[in-house]
Formats: sequence, C-alpha cells, structure tokens
Amino acid sequence: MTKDHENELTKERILNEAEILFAQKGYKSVNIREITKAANCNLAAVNYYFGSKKNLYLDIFRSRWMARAKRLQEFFKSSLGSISPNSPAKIVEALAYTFLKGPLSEEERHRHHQLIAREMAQPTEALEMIIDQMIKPFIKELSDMLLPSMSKDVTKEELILNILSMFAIVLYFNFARKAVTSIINRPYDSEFKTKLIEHIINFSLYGLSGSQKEELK
Amino acid sequence: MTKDHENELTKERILNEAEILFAQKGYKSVNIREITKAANCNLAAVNYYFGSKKNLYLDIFRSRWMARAKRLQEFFKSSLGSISPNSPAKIVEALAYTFLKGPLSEEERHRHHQLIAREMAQPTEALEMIIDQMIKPFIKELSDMLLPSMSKDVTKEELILNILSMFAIVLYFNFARKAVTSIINRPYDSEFKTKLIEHIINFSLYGLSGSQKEELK
DNA sequence: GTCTATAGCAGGATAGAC
DNA sequence: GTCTATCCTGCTATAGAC
Repeated sequence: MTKDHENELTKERILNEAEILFAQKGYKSVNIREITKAANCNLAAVNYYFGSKKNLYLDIFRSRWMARAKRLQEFFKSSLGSISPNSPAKIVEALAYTFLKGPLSEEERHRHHQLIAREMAQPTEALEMIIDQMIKPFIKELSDMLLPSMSKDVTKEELILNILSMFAIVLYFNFARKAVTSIINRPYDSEFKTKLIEHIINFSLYGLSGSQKEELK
Repeated sequence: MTKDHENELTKERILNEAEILFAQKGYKSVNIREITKAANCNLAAVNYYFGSKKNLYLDIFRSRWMARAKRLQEFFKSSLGSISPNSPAKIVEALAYTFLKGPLSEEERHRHHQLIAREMAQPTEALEMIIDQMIKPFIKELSDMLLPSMSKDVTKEELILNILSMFAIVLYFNFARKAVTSIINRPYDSEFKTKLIEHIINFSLYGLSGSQKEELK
C-alpha cells in the first residue's frame, strides 16, 4: 500500500539521520528536534515510530549497525576465498582492506566506528548485543583461522589479545580522524587511506621490527 | 589565610569530582548539580570559580590532564635512563610500563584515557591544546629515539604511524575496558594488567609474527 | 565566599485536530 | 500517519541575602 510505503520511508529517514547525528555528537548531545528536522518530518514522528529517543538509539544498532557489521564480515570472508588454511599475512591483509576500503563508503565507515567507539567508552544495552552477536563470533572465527599458523606456545587468550590489538588500530584510525590528521599533518584522502592499509598490515604482522616489505614484493 | 585555603580546597574538589564525572559520562551527560553534590559544595560554586560549565571542562584539561601527561612523560624518560641510543625493545617496554603500570593509579589512568578518547572522537578546544603542547612534542622525541634503529627506508611518516598504532592499543585497552573484560572473559585485575603489558610489548615489537619471547628471556 | 531562590530556556513526550 | 500546541521536567546561570 502507498501508506505503508510512506511510513517506511519516514521511519528509514529518521534512522538514517539519527545515526549520523548520534555518531557525530553522542546520544545526549542530539535532540529530537534536530533529528526530525534533518529527517524532514514532524517532531512527533520519533515518538510515534520508536516510542522514545532511547529506543530509537537502540534500533539504530539493532538494524543499521548490525547489518553493516554483517556486510563487513561477508566481504572479509569472500575476499579470503575458500582455500582453508590461510596465511596470517593473507588474513591481515583482507582484514585491513575490508575495514579501510571494503564495502562501506567513507562516511559509513566513519559513522560505524564512531558509534562503536562511543559504546565501548560508555556502554549501553547496545554493546552487550554487539559483543555477543557479532564481535565474539567473529573473533572466534579469526582465532580458528590464525591458530594453525601460530607458534605452539601461544595461548588462546594471547591470540585474542592480538586480534583485539589489530581492531584497536583500525578503530583508532577511524574514530580519531581529526587527531590523526592534525598529528600527521595530512588530509584523510584516498592516498592516505592506501598508506594506512599498508601500514596496518605491516604493523600487525611485524610490529616495529618492521617492514618485511621487500619480501612481500 | 584560612579563607584562601578553603577556597582552594573547594575549587580543587570541584576539579577532582568533575573530572571523574566527565570521564565516566561525557560533557553533556553531566550536570552542575551532580558535580557540586559530589564536591560537597554549593550549586553556585561552579559558576563562581569557573564562570561556566564549559570553562570548568577546559580547566580540567589545562590543569589536571596536562599535569598528568607531564608526569607520564617524566616517568617514561627516567625509566629509560640516560644512555642515549636505546633499543626499540627498551623503548617499547618503557612505554608499555609507563602507560599501564606507571605513576598513575588505576582510576587515574582510566580517567585519563577516557577523557582523551572522548576528545579524539569529538574534539573540542581542549584537543588542539593537548595535541600541540603534549602529543606532538612527545611523538617527536620518540621518533628521534627510534629513528636510528629503524631500517633506512622507513619514512618519518611511517614512523609516526607506528607510534600512533602503539598508542592506539594502549588507549583501547584503557578506554574500552568493559568491552575487553567481556570479550576476554576475565577481570581487569593486576594479573591481567601484567599480561597486557607483556602483550603490548610483544605485539608492538613483532606483531602477529609473534613472540620472540624466548630470545628476550 | 557561600548560600537560596528563581529566571529563563531547552528538550522529551503527548494530546488531540486533521 | 502527520501535524501543532503544549505540558512538564530539568538544566545553566545569576541575583541577592547572609
């Protein structure tokens, strides 16, 4: 029906605009008037469709954020191909590529990481859901992929710490963009992103002991 | 004078309590009533001493945060000793130790990193000051220390990216404590912190290619 | 310098017309 | 389903007594 169609659109518009604003400014700093203005709809629409501001926020994670995380995981898996024992180098490369140049647009990527960084610094109900449904399973998959290539005395916990450290770097270069730009004195353009991917692969694989770049070529 | 002394104390108490609250909840989510209640003083005191809530927030960075950052840098330098060409291993170890078990108490460290993580995600005037006055000079010092030991073809920019990545990991394990605890399924106690230091040293030096632990022993 | 009281406004939520 | 008008809470900031 036409009516249903229009409802969908308003609801979707609210979700889209609210997500952008929550990512930029955080939950408390955004107000409903701002959201509805951006979504070009009436002030009462948020309460009509979502019941409350709080629930709109949670719905953004339930629908938008989770869907994007799934897209990222699918992209990662398909970029690995199906040859089952992948080298750490191949896995790290696919990870860095997925999270910095993968299926998301620049704006989407930024938003995605801003939202999760905010949740990690100050958890709400959303974080538990994300960790249980997305992060833990993904870390488990990565662990299983990496374990065969690791030295025998690496424990499961140490492997998880390694994976978290890679994510920490990816997260940082996405949520702290302004700081990075100012420190490195360079705009966050396509060229810089390419450099970042290279860097993240190298650092994750070899740390400071550095670029085995020659061997990779 | 007694009066001046008491003023100082009230002002200090406000700074202390406000910092804790801003770190936990973010600027917008904290209100003056909460701060003055925690500082056990009158509602009007914040405006009397700081002029506005906003200026109280900035003062926390100007006095408290910067002072702590200085303490951390001093601690780091003195733990290196004065032998000028330090190995990367020694530098990384001193860094990890300083930021995870250095001069700050657990609560101070957590607060310190929560505040900077919030600023990085959503910069205010405070960030520019911090970057210019503390972060850039510190990165410069670290670069100069590390450069001699790096392979010839490492550019200055790549070196800075390496340093930022180390900080990203340190920052993550401090500001995202709740997420880490839930993922790793283990409390953030002294034993875990020791493990974290070990991990950060190892990962920063060798990345996934892993623990040259045997050689270090 | 400290307090109470309150001005003045912003924001979440809802009632009720259309 | 969409809109306007409005209630009500809770906030910052300040005036003015002590």
